[in-house]
Amino acid sequence: MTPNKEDFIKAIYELGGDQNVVTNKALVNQLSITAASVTDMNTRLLKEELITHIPYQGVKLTEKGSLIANQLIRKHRIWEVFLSEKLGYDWNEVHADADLLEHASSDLLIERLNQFLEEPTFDPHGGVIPNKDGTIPDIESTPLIDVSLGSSFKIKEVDDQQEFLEYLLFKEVQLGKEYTLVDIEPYDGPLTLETDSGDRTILGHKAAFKILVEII
Amino acid sequence: MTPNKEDFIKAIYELGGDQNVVTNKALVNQLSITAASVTDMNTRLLKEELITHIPYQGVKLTEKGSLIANQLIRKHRIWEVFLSEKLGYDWNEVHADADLLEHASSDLLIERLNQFLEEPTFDPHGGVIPNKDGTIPDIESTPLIDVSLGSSFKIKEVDDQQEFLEYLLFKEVQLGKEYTLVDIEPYDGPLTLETDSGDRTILGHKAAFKILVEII
DNA sequence: AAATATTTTTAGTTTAGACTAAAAATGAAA
DNA sequence: TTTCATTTTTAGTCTAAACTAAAAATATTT
Repeated sequence: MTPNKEDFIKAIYELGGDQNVVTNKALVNQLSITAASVTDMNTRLLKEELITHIPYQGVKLTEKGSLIANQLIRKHRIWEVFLSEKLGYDWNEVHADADLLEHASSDLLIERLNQFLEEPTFDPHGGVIPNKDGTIPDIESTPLIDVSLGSSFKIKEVDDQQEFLEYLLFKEVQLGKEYTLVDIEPYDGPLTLETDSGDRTILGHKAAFKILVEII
Repeated sequence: MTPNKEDFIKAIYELGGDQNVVTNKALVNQLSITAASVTDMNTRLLKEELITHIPYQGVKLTEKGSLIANQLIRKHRIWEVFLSEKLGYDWNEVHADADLLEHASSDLLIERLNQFLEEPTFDPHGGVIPNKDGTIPDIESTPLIDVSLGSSFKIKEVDDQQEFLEYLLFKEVQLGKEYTLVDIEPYDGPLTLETDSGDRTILGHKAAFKILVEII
């Protein structure tokens, strides 16, 4: 495995999990490489049986590929916890450095780091850390978009893209914070959240897909 | 810069510092690559003005190359401190993982890590950590081979090659430990060290080059 | 000084990972 | 259903970093 192959596998996982077929187009956007480069990498990974490929349709991870993706995500998220808790990074800063470190981490290192951090379950934006064997602890949470009007909930996990995290920082939406959904405008309009103390936050429709909550 | 170029620069520094010309042969041994590959890399680094090259003689670091080498060593040694102090690595285990991590560390990361470790001066085998600007704090220490019979001294730094460290672990030679040199055999024979409590340790002639001490 | 050995360089090949440009396949619109 | 647009693939090129084999330069021995 090389860092590039690892990133490619991870991109497939991020776009399609271990079930769905991912198109070349989607990978072109995700990785900022050309369509021809995607086809190239597909043939390489196919040879190693990390993906299956349906010509002109897309690719899907094999069991083997999915395991590698989960172990990478494990490394990534454990590093995120370290950067955030020990080195004082903000949650929108951790991503870039974790992306570098995940490719330079032996299994020994990750296990010792995990011990040092006292075996965390979540990373700084609420993503669950896969187990050593590649399985994923299951956590019940609901996309904010599916919450019904009037329900109360707690923020559990948010999408970890740089600019989205900056937006949430600005909106003061934080993990663990509790709100009640007091308004949803029709036609994909904004959602209005209210805290106990009466503070209101208005979020766009698309943001509500990127936030997972626990109903309380 | 790529990891390979970085390793090459570091190898030149380790073999010749920032003064001496290093032969292709020496780099072949150090990096376990062929002579042709060394010539290849030389021409690449020459183009970037990181080295100077005298055909059929060898290469030497430029100012620019030397700075890069020192910053790499800084990264390497700061990681070694982390692995040793925080993750419980033995001093013979730190090298491999530090070698990977040093190429995946942003400047920001290293500075925060340095803070977290409370700005250490030495790494786990006594190597001094270069400053952020590439300068090296000067520490007075003497190779054990230059110590005169009957003198007392403290162990300050040891060579950081895996098998040498394992040898010292076996011999119970540790940083900070104090000895008196009670015997040197002629014709490159062994040295006999004695502690306050009368325990004696016998070391080979070559080992005495790889150990730096402070006379007390 | 000539012969031999060692080291360095040159020339040509390989692989991973990117690219461009053009061809083939698929999907959407007239 | 034919045309147009999009997506995917193929074919060929490029760079970094390695390799082998052979040629050139330097060092060592006889």
